[in-house]
Amino acid sequence: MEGRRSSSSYHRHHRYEFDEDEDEIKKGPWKEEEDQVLINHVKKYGPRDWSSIRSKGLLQRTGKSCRLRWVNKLRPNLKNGVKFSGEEERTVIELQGQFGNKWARIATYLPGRTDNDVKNFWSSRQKRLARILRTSQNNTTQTCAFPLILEAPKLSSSREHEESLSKSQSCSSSYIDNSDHMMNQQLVPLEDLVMTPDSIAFEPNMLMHHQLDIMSITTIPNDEKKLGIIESSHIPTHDDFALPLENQEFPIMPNFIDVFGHGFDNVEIPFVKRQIEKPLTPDSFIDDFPLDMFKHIEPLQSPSQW
DNA sequence: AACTCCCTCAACCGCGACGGT
DNA sequence: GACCGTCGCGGTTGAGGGAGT
Repeated sequence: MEGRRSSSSYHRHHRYEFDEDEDEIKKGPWKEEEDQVLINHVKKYGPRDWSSIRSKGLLQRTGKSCRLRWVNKLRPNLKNGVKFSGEEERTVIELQGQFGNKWARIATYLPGRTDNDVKNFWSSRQKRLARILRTSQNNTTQTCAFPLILEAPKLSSSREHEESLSKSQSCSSSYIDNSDHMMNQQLVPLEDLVMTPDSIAFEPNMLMHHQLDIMSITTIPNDEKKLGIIESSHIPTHDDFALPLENQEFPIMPNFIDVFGHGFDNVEIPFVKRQIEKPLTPDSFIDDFPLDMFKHIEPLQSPSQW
């Protein structure tokens, strides 16, 4: 049966070689010989019957482990060791907004990427953002003025979408759930937001998805604008958002970029005063996003359309 | 050089879905 | 319908390594 060791004991065994006990299940890093056995099995029988690999005595690995090894490392045409391109990052962010944490589904849109790849990519982003938020909290004495939504925005009214959304919202914020720093955030409907006269921070996904039904808002005193929050005499109204994005006077996206300390140097940013005294962190959330990543989010083809 | 912090990646676990008996 | 085995998915963990101090 699988799971004979607890997860904590796994790591004690992680670096061990083969166990002496014949019945013992081998865990930990795969060796080249094991990979070869697995590859031969797939050549012969296809990527299935994983459990038979062990029952035939070919490997002391569980079927589960074999499948995972094949799917994540041995499958042909995988982009192992290749960083996510800007296009891939765009795709993940867009699809996470659409599907929630459906990594396997998202991975089907990314040739050569596995669900594990996508999952790791996303969670490292989340962790980084959480760290940035903490850092910013420590650097200010007042309530953090920051876009605080970490979840994907609502996008459609389909049932599946709603379900995946609710799951993703509960999951994707897991890295910060325990943080005291999040206490002052609140979600407000756009209707409330646009009437709020104080400084406003927006969340990037809203622009990406043209979704403005939920926003994150925080207010800060005028003398605490260290984070590049918009200082504008122009409070956005419904009319601002009714315009096509390229015609919107209110500079949502540049504001977001500025909040994270990395404005678009080649973009004119009206209304935004760059008052960042020091960057929040050199590797802030979006600094390796390509400059044009939010300019044109195109509808994605589903794999069935390829 | 030593230490700490953070990121990436590989691999595990638990759980639910599914199919066969 | 109940049970069981298998598979697939999502969440989590920790080793290893790079960067910063």
